Amino acid sequence: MCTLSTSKASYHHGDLRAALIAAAETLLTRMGPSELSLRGVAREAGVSAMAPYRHFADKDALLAAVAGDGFRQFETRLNQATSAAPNARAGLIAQGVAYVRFAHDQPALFRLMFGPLITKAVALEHLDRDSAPALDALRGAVAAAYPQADTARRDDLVLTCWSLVHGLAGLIVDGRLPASAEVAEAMAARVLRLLP
Amino acid sequence: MCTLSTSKASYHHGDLRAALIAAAETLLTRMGPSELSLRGVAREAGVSAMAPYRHFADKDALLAAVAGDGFRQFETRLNQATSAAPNARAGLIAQGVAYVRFAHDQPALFRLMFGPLITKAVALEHLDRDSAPALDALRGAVAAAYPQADTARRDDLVLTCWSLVHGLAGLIVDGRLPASAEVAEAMAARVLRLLP
DNA sequence: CTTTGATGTTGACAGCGTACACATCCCGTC
DNA sequence: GACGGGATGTGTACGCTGTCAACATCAAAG
Repeated sequence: MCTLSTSKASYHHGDLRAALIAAAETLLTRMGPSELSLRGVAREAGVSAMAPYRHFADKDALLAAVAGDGFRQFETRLNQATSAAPNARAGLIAQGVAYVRFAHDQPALFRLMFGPLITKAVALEHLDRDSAPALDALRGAVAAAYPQADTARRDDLVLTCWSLVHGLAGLIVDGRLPASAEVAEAMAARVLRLLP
Repeated sequence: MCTLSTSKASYHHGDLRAALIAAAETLLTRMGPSELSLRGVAREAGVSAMAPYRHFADKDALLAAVAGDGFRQFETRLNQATSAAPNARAGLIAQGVAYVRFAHDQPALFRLMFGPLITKAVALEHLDRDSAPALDALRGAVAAAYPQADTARRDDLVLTCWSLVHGLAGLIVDGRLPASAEVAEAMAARVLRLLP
């Protein structure tokens, strides 16, 4: 046996690290991130409770890895949205809609990525690094939609767009605004069209 | 002894219910809401771990009571902000700034109020009821600032304003935007002035 | 073939939320 | 004024959690 398609292909299990991340993502689709336990993830992956500690310093490190994976998916979705749009302005709106849609589709993952569940400093540093590309995509979309704006105004617009979609996403994810996928997207589009 | 100034003034302790809420609020200023334990609150209040269960169905019920208290403070601050403003438009901006400032000043309480820490259905219903006045204040400020808008547009504006300030508050609270109190207020004002 | 280091397991501990049984004590009734 | 009951607080226990320490296993390097 052994040697899965993944590169790590380790000794006893064959890339347990990736298996743990996958198990955590599976569980996250079924429950809130605060109910997610390290022991539960290990159980899901079919190993003992202590096995994860050979690959992650602690629970926060595992969560940070899962969140990092989430940010990579997130960035992909944001970029897909902009590249499919006919012009920069539509691209910005599409990206905002995609932002909200991602949160709606994977609420637990979104909360893990942006919420306070990861607390230890080292894990947070990793998170910052992993989230940077996705946030750059957002900045890029704003810059493309407002090419004539100077730096200060552009910063204001980035902050506004980000706050707007992040706030809407948060309100939906936390159940403060009940919303199906379609309603969520419609709300995002309506709100984004009010931008200057 | 006995009979504190509060009305409940109960048998053994003298309004343990209020004391527990106060203890929880104290602890919330010192730590994140996810580290807040029911046993810790009981310890802070000087009673046994099971004592809270005479006043709250479970941990969620206590948290909901604390969050309800938070929403009452929140509403007060929002209304203070609007009433001190010279006109409706300035009132809306001042209220948005107050929204963000509240989150900045009491991040753990804010997360408890809007975050996913309370999960049980009954507790969430109480939360919805307690949060309604504060959200009405927000709706009122938007309506006052845009008196000529029809219902649909007003709904869009409410959604936009709420998402905007809530998103900025969330980003600051979750450390995604580092911000002192002054910077947080300035960001809120800058962002709100971009509204139509 | 042996040694070694990476990987996984077992057992233990403290802390958590909470169910159950018991102790205490205020208050209305006689 | 004595008393019984119901509200209030305590002690104990269970299963869950994250994590430490010691041990077992096994692929590969010498």
